[in-house]
Amino acid sequence: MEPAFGEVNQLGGVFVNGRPLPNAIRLRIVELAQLGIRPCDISRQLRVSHGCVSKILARYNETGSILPGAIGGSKPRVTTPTVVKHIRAYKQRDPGIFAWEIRDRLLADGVCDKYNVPSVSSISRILRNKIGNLSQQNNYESSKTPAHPSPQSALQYNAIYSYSSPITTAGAKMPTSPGVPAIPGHVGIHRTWPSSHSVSDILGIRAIIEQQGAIPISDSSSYPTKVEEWNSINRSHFQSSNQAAVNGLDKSPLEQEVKYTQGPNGLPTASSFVSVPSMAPYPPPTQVSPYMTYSAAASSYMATHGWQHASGSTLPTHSCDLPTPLPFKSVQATREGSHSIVASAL
DNA sequence: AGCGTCACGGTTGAC
DNA sequence: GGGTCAACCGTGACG
Repeated sequence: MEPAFGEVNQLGGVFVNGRPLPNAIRLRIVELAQLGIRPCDISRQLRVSHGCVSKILARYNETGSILPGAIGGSKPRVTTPTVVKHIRAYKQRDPGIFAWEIRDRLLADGVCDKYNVPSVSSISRILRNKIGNLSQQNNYESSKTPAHPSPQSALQYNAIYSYSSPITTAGAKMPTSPGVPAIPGHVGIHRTWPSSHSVSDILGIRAIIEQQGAIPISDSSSYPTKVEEWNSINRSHFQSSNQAAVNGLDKSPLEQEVKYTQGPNGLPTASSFVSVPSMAPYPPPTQVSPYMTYSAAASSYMATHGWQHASGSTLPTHSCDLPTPLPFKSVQATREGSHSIVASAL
C-alpha cells in the first residue's frame, strides 16, 4: 500500500522511503545544477538530502537520464525463447553436440554476447528440460522417416517462438535490461536545453502563481507509480510526440504520477503540496508544512504544457537534455555497475 | 562548508 | 497467492 504521507527528512522535505523522488524534483535538481547552482544549495532549496542530489546529478552526468533505475524485478533471463530456439536448432542439426559447443555457437552466431550467453549448465538444463522431449520425438520420428529434421517442424517452431526483438516490438514491459534505468537516447533527455532563462523563471515561480489556478499542482509532482514504465512510455512517445511532453521526459510519467497522487483517503501525497513560499531559498522548516516540501515550481511547470516561461513562451519540447555536461568534478562510481553500459551508449 | 560515499531501512517486481 | 531475491530508492552519517 502506498503510504499516504511520506516521511520528513532533516531538511523538512517529504520523501517516501524506498521510492524515487518525483520526476519533477529530479528534473529540477538537474536544472538547477545546470544553472550553476551548487548542489548544497539545491539540496537546501528542494529539501532533498545532498546525498540524493549528488546521486541524481552523478547519474545524470553519467547516463544523461534523470530517471531512476528500474526498481524490482529479476535479472533478465538469458534463456530467452530465442536462445532456446537456437539451442534447439543446434541440437536438431547435431544431436551429439555438447553444451559447451552450443555455448560457443551462440556466441559465434551472435545470438548471445558474452554478457548474456547462458552457462553450460543452463544449456544442459535446457537440453534436458525443454529439448529433451523434442529430441526424443525427433529421434522417434527419424526412426520412421529419413533422418533429417523436418523443415516444416522447424517452421512451426519458429512460428511459435519467433518474436522480434522485445525492444523493437511494442513490448512495454520487456526489459531493455533490468537495472539499466534509462537509455539516454530513449529516456532521458535530449541534448538540448531551453535557452537561457532566469533562475526564477526556471523555478517557475511566476508560472506557478499564474497557472496554479488552472492546473492543480498535485497533478504533476507526485510519485511515479511504475518507474519502469517510464522507459517504455518514453520509447513510444519520445519520437512521435510532438506535444510538449516535458522533454521527452515525461508527460506520460507525469500522467502516471497523477495516480500516485491520489492517496487512499484522497489526501494529497508527498509532493503534491506545494506553496509559493516554499520557493524561498531557505524557508524555515518549521514554517513549512512537510507537505509543502517539494517546491511548487518543478511540479507546476512540469504540469503545464511544456516548460512555460513566465513570459508564456514554451520552451523547446525536448529540452530535458542539457546542452553541456554538468560541471561535475567527478562522476560517482555508483554501485550500479550495470549502468556503465548505458553510459557507454552515449 | 561542501561533497562523495555507504550503511540502512524501505519498496518493487520477476521468478 | 505468497515467498524469495535482487534490483532499486533516499536518508543520514561519516570522512
